[in-house]
Amino acid sequence: MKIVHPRRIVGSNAERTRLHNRQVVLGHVRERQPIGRAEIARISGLSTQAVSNIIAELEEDGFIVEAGRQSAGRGLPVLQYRLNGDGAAALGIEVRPDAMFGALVNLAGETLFTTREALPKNDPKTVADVARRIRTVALHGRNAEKQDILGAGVVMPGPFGKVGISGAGQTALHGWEETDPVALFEDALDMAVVVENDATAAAVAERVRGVASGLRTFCFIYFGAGLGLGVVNDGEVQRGAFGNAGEIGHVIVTPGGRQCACGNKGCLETYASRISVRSKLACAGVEIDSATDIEKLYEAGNPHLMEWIGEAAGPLSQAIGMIENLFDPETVILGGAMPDEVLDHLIGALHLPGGSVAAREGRVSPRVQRGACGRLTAALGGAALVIHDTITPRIAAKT
Amino acid sequence: MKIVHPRRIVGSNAERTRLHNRQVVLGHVRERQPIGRAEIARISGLSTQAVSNIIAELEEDGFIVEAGRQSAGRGLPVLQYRLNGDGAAALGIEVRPDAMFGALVNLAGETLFTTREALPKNDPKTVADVARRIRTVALHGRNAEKQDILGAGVVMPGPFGKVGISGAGQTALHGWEETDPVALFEDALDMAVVVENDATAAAVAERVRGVASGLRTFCFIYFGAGLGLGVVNDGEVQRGAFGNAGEIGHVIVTPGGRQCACGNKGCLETYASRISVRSKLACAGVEIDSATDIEKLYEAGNPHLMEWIGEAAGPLSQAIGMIENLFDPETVILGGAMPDEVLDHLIGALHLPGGSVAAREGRVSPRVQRGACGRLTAALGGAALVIHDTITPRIAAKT
DNA sequence: CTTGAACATTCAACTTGATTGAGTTAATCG
DNA sequence: CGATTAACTCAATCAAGTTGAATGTTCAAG
Repeated sequence: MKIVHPRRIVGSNAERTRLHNRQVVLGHVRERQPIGRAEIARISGLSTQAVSNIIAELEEDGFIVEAGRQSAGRGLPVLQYRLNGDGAAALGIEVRPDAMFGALVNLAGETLFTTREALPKNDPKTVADVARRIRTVALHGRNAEKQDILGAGVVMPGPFGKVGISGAGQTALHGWEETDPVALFEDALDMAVVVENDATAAAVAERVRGVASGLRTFCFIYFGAGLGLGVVNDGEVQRGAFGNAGEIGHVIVTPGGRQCACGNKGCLETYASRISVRSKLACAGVEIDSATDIEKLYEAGNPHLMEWIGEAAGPLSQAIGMIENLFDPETVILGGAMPDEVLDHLIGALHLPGGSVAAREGRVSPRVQRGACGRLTAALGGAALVIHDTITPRIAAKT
Repeated sequence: MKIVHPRRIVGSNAERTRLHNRQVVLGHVRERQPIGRAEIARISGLSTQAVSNIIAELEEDGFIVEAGRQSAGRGLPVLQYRLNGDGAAALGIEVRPDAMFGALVNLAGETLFTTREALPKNDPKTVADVARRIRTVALHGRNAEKQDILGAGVVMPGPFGKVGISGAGQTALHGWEETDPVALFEDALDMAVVVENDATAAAVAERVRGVASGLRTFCFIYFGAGLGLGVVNDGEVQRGAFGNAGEIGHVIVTPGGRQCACGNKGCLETYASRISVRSKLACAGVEIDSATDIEKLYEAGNPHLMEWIGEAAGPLSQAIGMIENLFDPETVILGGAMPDEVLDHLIGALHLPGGSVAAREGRVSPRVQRGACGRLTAALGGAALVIHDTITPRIAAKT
């Protein structure tokens, strides 16, 4: 499977400028809605007239709607606008080795529909077929004329390409070595497609709708099959040179520690991940299959699970300290396929290092918090990626 | 000391578009020189005419010069252009607790001049005075009319702001809590100023002139007073939310390991940094003061220094594995205030983890390499930052 | 109650800069 | 040597942002 994000540096022209400005205006509406033309003009540096033209265009396209007049002191009361949730939607698809999830999310970040389809095999053809089915089901009953589906965000487990840790086995998809997933899904779904790993998608989901709403720089630790890190830096998703950034699960936290499937010892994943819970409980004779199983065990106060939390907290604290020192984020979010209660307990059990650039005076966001998007984050995140892309301006780069 | 990089998302217009396109063209000239209009048009997506106009403008401003005709197959031979090294220059200033360094670098990345000034005190006023002196000396004899100084890049030791590890003492500057360094230096130097930490500046220096020349995503481990990490992601410098990203020295590599001045135990800095060499040698009764001292000891085959290398290699390997997994860079560069021979030896002693996304097939850059800019990297890097800024297009963001 | 300052919005003329299409020039190929 | 190919220029066109005057609305002072 090869995913390439080669950004060619391209020039701009009037048309691209307009596209950029459209996204700027839309972004400001999203962030400070309801809001009027004049204020957008002030914060965007555009003239009122330009904003006015763009507003008219956005309204015509159904992306925004009027939100009444608001008199603030003297002068003509502001004619405000807000996002039109129903104006457009994006499809999110998550591919796991044994199942696929679909989600439809509207411009406002509201979830309109979710679904789950079992995956008998996970070769490209089967996955494409199921993706097509998800598309059909998710868009059923929508007016096809309206053309209001912005695209699809497909979430697949990394790492991409042939790398040192791909042999892990259970998390990987087979038969994808030579497939370009973007082309595959664009063909199957007949719409624009972005492909991203689960952690990144989850991070973006939190930005579009969850606890990272107003933040431009933050990190998301994602409990998937392994453990991933999604990084948003200055509003920009961070992928690395080959699309494999954020493989935090295989960062070594205790040299010479527990043996990991990747061949190294002391990987974070052997302490804090679903793999590690599973093996911890397996030792105690308890088999688990899903996050729901974990939830039940937690509610029952299972001592082995509690012990796992205790053992995971140390390495995780250390990893969070590392993240803070390396990325200097506004906050670190924990989420993914792990029950909220367990995440909360885990966060409570952390003892974050004092010696960190994050131990600063006057923080506004907490150093660590739980994500708000729940367990379906990844599929929602796929859709959120698309929403995010239509709202975040980018001129300099082109695929 | 407060450094803020709050990027307001702003709109674009014809003028800003032109600025962007200018930088795009200049960037392509730099990267593929000598090069003709038509090819720039192809790779930039601009029309030949637009490129032509911009080329004319750049030539008039002295940024580029003709580089002869090159006949390639049929058709009119290409009229090529290349960067005019002498067309413009940037001032780089590095502030260390006890001294300041100055460097003048031209557009082509060539070093025109370097200087060192002792720093009796390091309060803002003294530093500003010395900066002014450096400016005078560095620009002495230049035609002031020409206005070809693009600005200054000032490199200061991080972390910025009041954070958990600022108390380290010896590396910090005093009396800067309430100072805005950008304003201070802009006032003192009477030109545009960017402020950055040493590791980031060094990374950019390698991109403008050294081993990271063609790379868009890489990391630079910088041996300064402590240990810093400079990250360039997709051509963009990474600062974090508060300008303190890259504090790799205080990442914990061995929980419960050596006591660090920051209060934590097992920080990377206690194994691999000048602080750690110094304390290693101090235990053996050898006092060192500069990188030159280390160089002499290395040439003499000092056993304690060799032992230090052996002890540093492990934690450093682990940290590099971590960097690879988190940032997925094209390469990791080692450099800073450490003799080349020692860095080479250290790199040779590394045993990089196999389980890393960087252990990929078909690599082009080595996983780890030594920087090419030598020990003055930081001051050069300051200037490089300015050069980099004039060449790298950015519309979406504004300070 | 009137007047004017403050502010949002619109209209129409203007400006900037990119694109387009028709030449012009200079190589190579047959 | 003529046909072809490619780089480059010129002049007209076009898209989109800016500017400044005009038009509403509201609040506050006289």
